Amino acid sequence: MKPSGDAKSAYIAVATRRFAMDGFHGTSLSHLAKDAGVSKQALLHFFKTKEALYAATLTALADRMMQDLIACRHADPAQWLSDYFTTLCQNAYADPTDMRLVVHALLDSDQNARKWPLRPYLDELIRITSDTSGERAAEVSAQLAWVSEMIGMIQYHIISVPTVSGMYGADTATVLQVEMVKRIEHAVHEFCSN
Amino acid sequence: MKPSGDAKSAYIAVATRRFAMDGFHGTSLSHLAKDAGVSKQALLHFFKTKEALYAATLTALADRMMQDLIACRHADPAQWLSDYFTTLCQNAYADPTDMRLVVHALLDSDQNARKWPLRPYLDELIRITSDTSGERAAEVSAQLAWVSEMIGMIQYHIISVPTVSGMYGADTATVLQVEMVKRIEHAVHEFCSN
DNA sequence: ATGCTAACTTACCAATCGGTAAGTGGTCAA
DNA sequence: TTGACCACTTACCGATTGGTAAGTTAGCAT
Repeated sequence: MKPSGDAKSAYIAVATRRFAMDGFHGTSLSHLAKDAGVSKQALLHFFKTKEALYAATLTALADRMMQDLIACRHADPAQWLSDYFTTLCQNAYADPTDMRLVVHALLDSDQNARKWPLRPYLDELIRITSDTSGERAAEVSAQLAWVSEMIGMIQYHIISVPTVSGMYGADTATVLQVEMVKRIEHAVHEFCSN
Repeated sequence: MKPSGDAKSAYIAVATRRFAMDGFHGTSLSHLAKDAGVSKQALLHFFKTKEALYAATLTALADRMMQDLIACRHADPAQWLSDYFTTLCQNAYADPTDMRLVVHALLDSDQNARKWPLRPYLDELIRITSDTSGERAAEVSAQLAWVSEMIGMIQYHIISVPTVSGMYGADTATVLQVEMVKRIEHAVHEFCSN
């Protein structure tokens, strides 16, 4: 028999893709079950409700993002941030799933209320960011503003790719992508050098 | 009898609010009908399908955004852009509905395919933007990148307000809001002054 | 061998979904 | 007065939704 955690995380992986594509309301348990190749009660065996599965999906997402952030650890916080946002940007283009899921979660924030699984990730990003500022203790909101601006730039651009591609063609979308990567790296560099 | 267009646009207004809040899949015709105080067949009388109503909602949104852009018209394109983004930002905070609807539309872009009602609005923004660059004919994608970055900043920040407020409290969210307005105005000013 | 549990399955459920069919009541031109 | 039309209603439809109940099957400790 398969080890217990295996199937469960496989279901979360399937759910992640679907929820990221179609959102919570656009995804049904039957579709998820069909994707996973099991009956929908297999899902309900591990996750009592659709909401619980969604919550587990978001928790897994938060873990993944935190892990990716830690993986870029560097003694110099500026270098750390630079590395992280660069790789985040690349990963996001290679697979937009996670970024889409975050944006969907933001739009649904009234529903999945009071969990905020991404908060530790944000806190860590803010901590690293304040380390770049030297000893002056800037307000948290200033760091938060910059962090929010950076991940917002990446996430928003990722979710707009299909639309831009549809409006102006795939060629323009590709050129835009290159342009955005430059802008993101420029923003990181500019922030870290003052 | 009520003038024909009146009820129709009232329904669009109701649909705009709902679709902006809960997205296409999260909104049902029954809910819309209850909000509007009529039976759901009243909606289907004007809009043959739910998708048609959604499309009408997006078209109305596009008209509104274009109108707001034109309302800020100014001989100096830099001033025009500055005025526009400032008022857009203020309006978005006062009522996040339209910004949320745009983001939902971006995430749904596979569904409402091949319509792109916001394209004229984007084209106009790009045109104004290239006017600020003087005679040098920069590539469209460079202007598009900047425009996308600006409206992305505003829209992303708007949809993240509930989450930030839930994570860090309403006070922090308010401070962040002030910070973001400053950043947006700074970005406009910096762009226009080179 | 036996009993326990984990990981499923089939069968079923009320509620709700988007949408159709067939009117109803009021307005207005002829 | 009539008849067409418009805005809208009640009644209904099959399909799908999230979820429950009751097995079934396999592995594993005793």
